Amino acid sequence: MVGLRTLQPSRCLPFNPDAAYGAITLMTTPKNDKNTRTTGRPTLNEVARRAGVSPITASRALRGIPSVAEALAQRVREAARELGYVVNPAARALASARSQTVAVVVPSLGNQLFVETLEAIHAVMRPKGLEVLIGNSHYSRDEDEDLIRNYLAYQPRGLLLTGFERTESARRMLEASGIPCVYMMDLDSGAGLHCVGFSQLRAGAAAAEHLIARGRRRMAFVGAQLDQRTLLRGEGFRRALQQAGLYDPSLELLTPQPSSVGLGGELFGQLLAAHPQLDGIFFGNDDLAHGALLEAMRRGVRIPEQVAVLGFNDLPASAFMVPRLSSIHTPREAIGRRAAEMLLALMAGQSVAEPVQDMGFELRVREST
Amino acid sequence: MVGLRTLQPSRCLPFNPDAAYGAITLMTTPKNDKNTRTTGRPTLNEVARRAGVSPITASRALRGIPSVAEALAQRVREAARELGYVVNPAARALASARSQTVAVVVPSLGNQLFVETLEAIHAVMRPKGLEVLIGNSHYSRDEDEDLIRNYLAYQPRGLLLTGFERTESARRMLEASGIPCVYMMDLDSGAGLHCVGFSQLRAGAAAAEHLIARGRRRMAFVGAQLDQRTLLRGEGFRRALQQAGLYDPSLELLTPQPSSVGLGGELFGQLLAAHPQLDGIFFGNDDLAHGALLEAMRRGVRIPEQVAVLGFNDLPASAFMVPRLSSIHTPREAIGRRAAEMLLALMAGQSVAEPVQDMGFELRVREST
DNA sequence: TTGTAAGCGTTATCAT
DNA sequence: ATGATAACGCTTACAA
Repeated sequence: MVGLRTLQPSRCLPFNPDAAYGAITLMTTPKNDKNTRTTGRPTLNEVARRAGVSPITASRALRGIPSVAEALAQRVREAARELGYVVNPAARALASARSQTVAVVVPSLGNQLFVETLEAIHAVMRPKGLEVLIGNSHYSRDEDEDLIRNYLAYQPRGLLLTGFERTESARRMLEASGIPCVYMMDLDSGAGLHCVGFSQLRAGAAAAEHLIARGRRRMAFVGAQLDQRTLLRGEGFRRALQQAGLYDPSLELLTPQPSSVGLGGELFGQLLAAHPQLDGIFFGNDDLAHGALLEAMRRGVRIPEQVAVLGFNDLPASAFMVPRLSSIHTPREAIGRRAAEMLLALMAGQSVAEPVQDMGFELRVREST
Repeated sequence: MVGLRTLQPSRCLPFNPDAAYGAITLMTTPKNDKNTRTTGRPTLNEVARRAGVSPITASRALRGIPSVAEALAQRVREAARELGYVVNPAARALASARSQTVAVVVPSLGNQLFVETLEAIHAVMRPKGLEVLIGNSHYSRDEDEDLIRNYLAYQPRGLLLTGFERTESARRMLEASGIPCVYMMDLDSGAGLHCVGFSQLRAGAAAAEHLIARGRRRMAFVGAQLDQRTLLRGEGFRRALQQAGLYDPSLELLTPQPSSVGLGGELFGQLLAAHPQLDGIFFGNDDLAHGALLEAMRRGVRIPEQVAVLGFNDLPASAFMVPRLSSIHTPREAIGRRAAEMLLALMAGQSVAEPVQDMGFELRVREST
C-alpha cells in the first residue's frame, strides 16, 4: 500500500562540489584578521560599533526588546539601515536554538486546494517574521516522514501538517521533538491533537443526502489518490447510502492514481459502461468531476438529467463548467488561516481553548445535480 | 504599474512570543554543564565520542570526504545511526558560511506550469542533499525583490529565478551577492545571464502563423497578468500578424487581472460582443482558453468553425476540453531540470558552455483550431 | 589520514 | 538599562 521511498533527505550526503566535480580549488582571499567578515555582509558587531553600543544591545534593539532605551534603539536601527545589515539566520538559530521558521507539509501542489491553504498560512506567518518552509509529500507516507525528519533538523518553531495519515516513526519524531504542531483538513481521527478542518465523513454523507434528495437511486462514488480524506468521504457517502437502503458496493470506483481531469473522464466512461443504469456520481475531487462533465459532453450523456454529478472542494473552475458543477465547497483559506493562528498561539506557549476547530463545509448546488 | 508592496520580510521583527503575547516565562531546566546538549538532540561531538574519533573526523566521515579511512567512516556512520544523529543545519551554515539551500522564486503556484517546474527542480536538487526554498512572488516585482532579499540572508548556494522582470534594487543585490543564479522560462532579454527557457517572442509568432495557416484573418490576442512573458508572446503574435498584413490593434485584449478560467470566459464574451467578425483567438494562458471554450459552448458559438481558439502552455486538462484545445506546449519539466543542472554546475565553480539554453516549444494541434 | 585550535555571528546568562 | 562573557554545533586552517 505504501509507495516506494523516493526521497531520503536524511540520508543524502550534503552537496559537495569538490567531490562531485573534481577538486576545483579556488584561491580565496586571506581572511580573518579578527573582526573581518567572511561573508561580505555586515555583522551585528559592525552595526553595534557604528551605533556606539555593545553587540548585545544592538541585538536587543533590532529584535524590538523593550528594555532598550528608545534613543539607543533608534541609533542602532539607523546604523543597521546604513550598513544594509540583515541578520544571519544561521547564527541566530544556532545561538538561540530556535529558528524563525515554520514548516508546512501538504500532499500535493497540483491541487489548487493546497495552494490556497498555503497562501493563507503565508499571510498569517510572514507579517510575524516567520519563514514558511513548504514540503510536498506527494501523498506518500514515506515522503511525509522524510520531510518531517528533515524539517525537524531545522528546529522550526512549529509545524503545520495535512491530515493524520502518518508513519509510526514520523509520529514518534513529532512527539519527541516537542515542537508545536497543528493538523489541517481533517477532524475525524485527531483525538488529542490540535486540528483545524472539517469532518470528511460528514461531508461525504452530505453528498449522499443531496443526491438522494434530488431523487437519485443508483449512486456511485469515485475516488482517486486514496488518501485518508478521500477514503473518509467515501465512507461517509457509503454509510448514508446504506442508511437509505441504496448502497451498492459495485458502484464504488477507487484508484490509487493521482486525481486529474483526464482520469475523471476515463473513470466516468468505465463506470457508465459497466453500470448504464447509474443516475448519480459523487467524485472525491473536483478535477475528476470536470473530466466527467467533459466526457459526458463528448458522449452526449445529459447531465444532470441522465446522471447527476457532484464534485468535492469546489475548485475555482467548477462554477464555469458546462453544466456548472455542483460541489461541496471546503474552506481551505479559513483552515489555513486558523491553523496558522492556532500554531502561533501554541508557539507562544499558550494553551488553546478549542484544540479541535470544525470549519465546516458548504454544499454549492449548481447545474450538474 | 507596480503593485503595492505587501510583503516586507526584511522589515519584519522576528517572531517574539513574549512581546506578542505578554511575557510568559517558562522555567527552563538548568543546562550547559559543558558538553551537555541544549536542543535535546545528539551532536556531532557525541557521535565522535561514541565512534572513538575526533569531532572533525566524524564531520568528514558524515560528509563523505574521501580522506577518511573506510573503517573509521563506517564506525562513525554507525554511531550516528545509533544515536539518530541529524546535522544541525544552522551550525553547519554558520561554520562554513554556506547553506545547503537553493532558493527558487516563481510568480505563482496557482499555475500548474510552475508546480511542474518546481517538481523537476526538486528531483534534481534533493538527491544532492540540497534543500529547496520556494518563494511565490505573485507576479509582483516588489514581492520578488523582498523574497530575494530575504533568501539572500540565508546564504543559499544558488538561486533559480523566473524571468528577467526585476527591480533595479533586486538586480543589484543579486549582483553584489555573487551567488550563482539561473533564470528560467524566458530567453529574449537575458543578455549575459544564465538562462534556460524558450523564446516567448517566437512562441507568439508561431501561434499567429498557425492561425494564419488555418485560414484565419481576424485574430485576437488575449492576455492576463501582463507579466513580461505574456507581453512578449503578445508582441511576437502581433509582429507576425503585421508581417502578414493582418494586424488589428483593436483585437488585443489585455488585463492585469490574474489569469483564470472564469476570466477567460468573460473576456471571450466581451471580445465576441465587440468584434462579431472575429475568427481566431490566441490566449496567453491555457486557463483563459478553457474558460473561452466553456463560454462558447454555453453561447452556442462553434469552435473552431466560427472562432479558432489557441491556448498556451498546454496544461494537463487542455487535451480533454471540448473541443480538445490546441495549444503551444512548453517544456517546463525540462526547463526545471536543466536550470537546476546548470545551477549545480555554477555552484561547483564550473563555467557553463552554453549559458543560454533554448528548450523550444511545441505546437500541439488538436480540435479547437 | 587524523587531530588541534580557532572561530562563524548571534543570543543567553549573569553582572553591573 | 547595558554590557562582558561564554556558549550554540559545526567546519576551516593548519599541524602532526
